[in-house]
Amino acid sequence: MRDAETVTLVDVARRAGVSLATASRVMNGSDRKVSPELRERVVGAARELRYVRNANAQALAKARSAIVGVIVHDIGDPYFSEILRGVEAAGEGTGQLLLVCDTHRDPERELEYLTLLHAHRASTIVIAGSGHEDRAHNVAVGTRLDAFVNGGGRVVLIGRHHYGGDAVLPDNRGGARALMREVLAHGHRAVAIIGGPPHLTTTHDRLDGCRLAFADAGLTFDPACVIDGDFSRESGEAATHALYARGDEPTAIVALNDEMAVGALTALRERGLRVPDDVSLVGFDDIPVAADVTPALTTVNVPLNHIGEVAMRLAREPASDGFRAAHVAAHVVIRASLGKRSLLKP
Amino acid sequence: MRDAETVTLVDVARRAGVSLATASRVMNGSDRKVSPELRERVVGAARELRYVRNANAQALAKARSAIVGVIVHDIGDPYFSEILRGVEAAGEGTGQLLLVCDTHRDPERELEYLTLLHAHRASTIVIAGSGHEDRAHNVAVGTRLDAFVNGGGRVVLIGRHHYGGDAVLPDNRGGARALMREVLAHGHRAVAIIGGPPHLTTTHDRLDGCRLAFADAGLTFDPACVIDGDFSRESGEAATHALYARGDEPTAIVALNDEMAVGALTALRERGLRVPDDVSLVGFDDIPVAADVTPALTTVNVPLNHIGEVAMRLAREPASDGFRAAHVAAHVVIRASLGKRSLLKP
DNA sequence: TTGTATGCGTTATCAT
DNA sequence: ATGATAACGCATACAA
Repeated sequence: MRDAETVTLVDVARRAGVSLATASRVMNGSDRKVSPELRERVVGAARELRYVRNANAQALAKARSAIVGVIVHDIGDPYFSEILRGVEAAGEGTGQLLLVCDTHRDPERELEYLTLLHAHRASTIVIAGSGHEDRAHNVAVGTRLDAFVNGGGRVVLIGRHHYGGDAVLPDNRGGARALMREVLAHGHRAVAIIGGPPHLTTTHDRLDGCRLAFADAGLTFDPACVIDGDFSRESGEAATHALYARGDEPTAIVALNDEMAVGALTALRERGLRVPDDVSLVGFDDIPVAADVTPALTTVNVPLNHIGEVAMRLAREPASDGFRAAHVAAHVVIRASLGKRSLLKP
Repeated sequence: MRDAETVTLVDVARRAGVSLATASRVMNGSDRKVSPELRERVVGAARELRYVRNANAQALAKARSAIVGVIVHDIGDPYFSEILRGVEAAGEGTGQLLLVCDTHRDPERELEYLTLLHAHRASTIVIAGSGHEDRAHNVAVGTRLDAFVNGGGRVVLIGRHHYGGDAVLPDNRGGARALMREVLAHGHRAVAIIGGPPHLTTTHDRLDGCRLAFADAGLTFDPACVIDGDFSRESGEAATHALYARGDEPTAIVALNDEMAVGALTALRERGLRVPDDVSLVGFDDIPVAADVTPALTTVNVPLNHIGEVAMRLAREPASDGFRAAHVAAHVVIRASLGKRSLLKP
């Protein structure tokens, strides 16, 4: 362990008896303009010296680093980790480094990460978190994104956003509409909805879909049936308890994502209510656990993995003048947690 | 959007009417040696010009970037995302950028990431995946880590490893021993164990603990009761089916992690076996879903979050001559999935 | 095909 | 306290 000096390309070049330029071409250049003989000498020297390239110097020289930053709301949320898997799969073998940024649903932190990625001259920024309804925040995000794009960066958005750029758009509204239609078709009329954070476009879109289903069936939608959650398991549990505490007696509960549905399941169990015998329960997203809980959750399958892949693929294509939108369908998955409203009960 | 030129510190300095050095001191230097007046001029100019620092240039000049790399086996596995939360929390506000590297349990990819982080001159590498029992791989990891440390990097390991360095060590053996003791105390003798990947030290340690519990009770441990899994939910499901397919009739199943236990639960349900009436089931780690499945899982609580925090705290302390080890206890959590062996059954 | 020389944006070491 | 200038390690335009 005596060699505390860092080995640079110059060292490699000297050792191989070639110029710095040639060494550079061999080690990193996409150029093939080096004779096999010299190439071998350089590779050999690099190995002997245990040369490790300095990515920062490369990024500085090239004015762009090989980093792809992905901004998510919560890395522990299966919704995002599934998307990440897709992004990763599509980025495999491209030599790009995936940088995962977790905002914890904090808009402030989202802005910080945007600046950070810009500072690192990332090649691409993928924003996987839902767009916000907060006007000031949208402006701030737009400003940062503009600056980033002007500097030569690529931006891809997942879900509806207020920034114009390439986007992958899951059909939240259509999925919710189909889901609620199914719930109504099972005879339910006393429906409670556990909503998401009011400032997210995902929440708005899914609620919209629910409303449309009521309209489709010629029923009136009572806004009071919505109780807010924040997309976390805990909030689903709390919201469910709150529901009963305020006297509601739904025959079906619709959680706007699976995590909250799982929380709701726990709450219902604590209250001694059986699903779906006493009350039906449905979620949204179809994350892996949805099939593991008892009873298995009826939900809307959003192909998270696929969405991540598409996003990454968009990112790798050169920027176009206008912006492209890739629409992704979402379909209802019926499982045990949704039952017919018992005819014996009013 | 006309300004496609990138703003540099030189631009800021010129605009503020000061030298590059002064501008640098104001924007990034820890130095306080700048008059309030000039400082304000620089800050103002930077804001007007929308200056964004070039992190690559900084890293090159400082010979070290502000990146902390965390290597995990699977970002979607709650075990790791919980650890990540802890790391993140402890790193909050330090200006360090968290880089999450997902190996998908592929040793080859682990090596690649090690090189990548070295290339980016990361300040710290945290390896959260369990150590391997594969000798060749350990040597390769050791070589890379040595080079990284020699170059001035910090390394912190989570779980037992064959590399000497600062480490956070959860008590896998003790936890498994206590868990198995509990299982035996409930009267179970026909016990099946769903093991982890044979090359992971975590698997070895937990199995060891199980063996010790048998010895403690004066019972002989039959190695044949172990069936291999790979720590994934799917493998837990498959292993359980395999168990019955080969004719085993355990009264209790011990999965060496919760994910596999959840999979086992699904398999048992498919087979019409009730838990814990027909067969008891326990897991390990106490990830969030453990409490959400039905019945709730008896398991061993490993304070994942805390482990991540400790790791990050260790990382922020300067390297010491010897290496430090932070031991973390694990304790059994009794929930509904573990029952007494029915006396009516043989 | 190979080598020479310059620039990338900052930090840090000197002077002043 | 402030300014001039030399690294930092690499890619690349240009020359040979």
